[in-house]
Amino acid sequence: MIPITIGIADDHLLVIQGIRAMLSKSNFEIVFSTNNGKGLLENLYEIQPDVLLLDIQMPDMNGIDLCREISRNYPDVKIIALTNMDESHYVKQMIRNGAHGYLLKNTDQTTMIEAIEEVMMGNQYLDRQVQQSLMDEVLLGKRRSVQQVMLTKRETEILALIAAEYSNNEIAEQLFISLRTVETHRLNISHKLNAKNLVSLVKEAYKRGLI
Amino acid sequence: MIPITIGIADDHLLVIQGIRAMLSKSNFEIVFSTNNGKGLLENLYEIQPDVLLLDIQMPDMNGIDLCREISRNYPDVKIIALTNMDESHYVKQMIRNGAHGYLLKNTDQTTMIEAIEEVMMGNQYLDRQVQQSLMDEVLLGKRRSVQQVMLTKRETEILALIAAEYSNNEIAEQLFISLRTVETHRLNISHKLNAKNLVSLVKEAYKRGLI
DNA sequence: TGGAAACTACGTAAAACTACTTAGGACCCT
DNA sequence: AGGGTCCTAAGTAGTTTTACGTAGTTTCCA
Repeated sequence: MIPITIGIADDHLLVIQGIRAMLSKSNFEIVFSTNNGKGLLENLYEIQPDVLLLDIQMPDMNGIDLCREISRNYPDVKIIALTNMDESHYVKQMIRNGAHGYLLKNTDQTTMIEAIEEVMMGNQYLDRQVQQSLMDEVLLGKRRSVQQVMLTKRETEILALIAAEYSNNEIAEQLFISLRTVETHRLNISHKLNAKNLVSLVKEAYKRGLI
Repeated sequence: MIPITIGIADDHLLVIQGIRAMLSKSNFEIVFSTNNGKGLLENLYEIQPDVLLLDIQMPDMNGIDLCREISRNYPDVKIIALTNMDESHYVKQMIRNGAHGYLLKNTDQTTMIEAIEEVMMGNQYLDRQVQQSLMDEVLLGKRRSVQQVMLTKRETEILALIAAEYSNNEIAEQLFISLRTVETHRLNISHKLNAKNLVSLVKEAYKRGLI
């Protein structure tokens, strides 16, 4: 039986070892593993595995962009995202950018093997927990994913300034607009993002890379 | 040769597998592994390994407190902290609370084995990168502002709740203390951290892994 | 066992932010 | 030309947070 070839990209050696251990007893062949985005691209250039297990958070490159680039250049490689983040936001992003599967890092052997086999058959595989949070979002109308809410240019600008620790007053000075305007923008942002308070805003800013 | 017994506590199965894989070829016997603090305490009650590899961030318990408790109750167990956080702040905390070693999760096999052997000989073992940042801090007098400032347990707790989007009032309810007390703590935190506003606090919370 | 640190709490006043509404002018797209 | 969105701004009235000071009790540990 021809083995399924696997590539691994994760910045933690321990995790790589863990994956190797999990996959060692089955019909898989790990053809490369790397701990950074650059190395991944180099490896992919040499050899394209059937399945790529891709950590979203690597030091040198953004996993989401990486995913898009890889699925564009090597459309036959099935990408399974591997991450701690179960927010639907990331899931959607990854799927839209060509990932075929989405696993969390606390996954077990059975799940991982199942995921690999599913994507090899051309199906999509999402971690159970991730599926659940997507469902919740749809059914319960939980806050729809962050990125879908579009902030205007001005709003983004103001959110960035808020996150940069400026007060409304300081922002007004800096942008040469009135305090009231800043307040209006801020309120609009809060409503759009369904933010309870300033803390939510800061977290949002993190997610949007404004910090 | 009598094997060195090892206990593992980490919330990611993949990491546990990774450690098992790394240690499998040597004279080590893994006597238990668990993915939460409660399970760890139960396991420890049954059997005390020579070395405990302890993840600082587990869902149900704070690794630093856990470390203190374990080193108090089982002084013969050598604890090696295992984490992503290389900030000197954590390192000091862990060492003060009885850890004998401090490894980062991107460690390799050689390092891990070396660390285990060192602590078994009664020595302290710090990851090279961690050592470096401690050195930098001392030698270059890196900004003490952020990491060196110690928050008390209560303050840390409150900072975490702030970062979890609770208002002062909600925090008061949750901790069964008065609003005024929360305000006092909060003010103290802000002063300690030299924080201009809530945003600084949230950022601090990020740095300290409270989010 | 004595002292330091931590946790608790209140008073008062000012500053900052939130909520909801309305509205004019600018700009873009069809 | 009309409709939509965006940016601007203000009114009015609240709530929440900050600032600074004081101080009693508990906990820890040297």
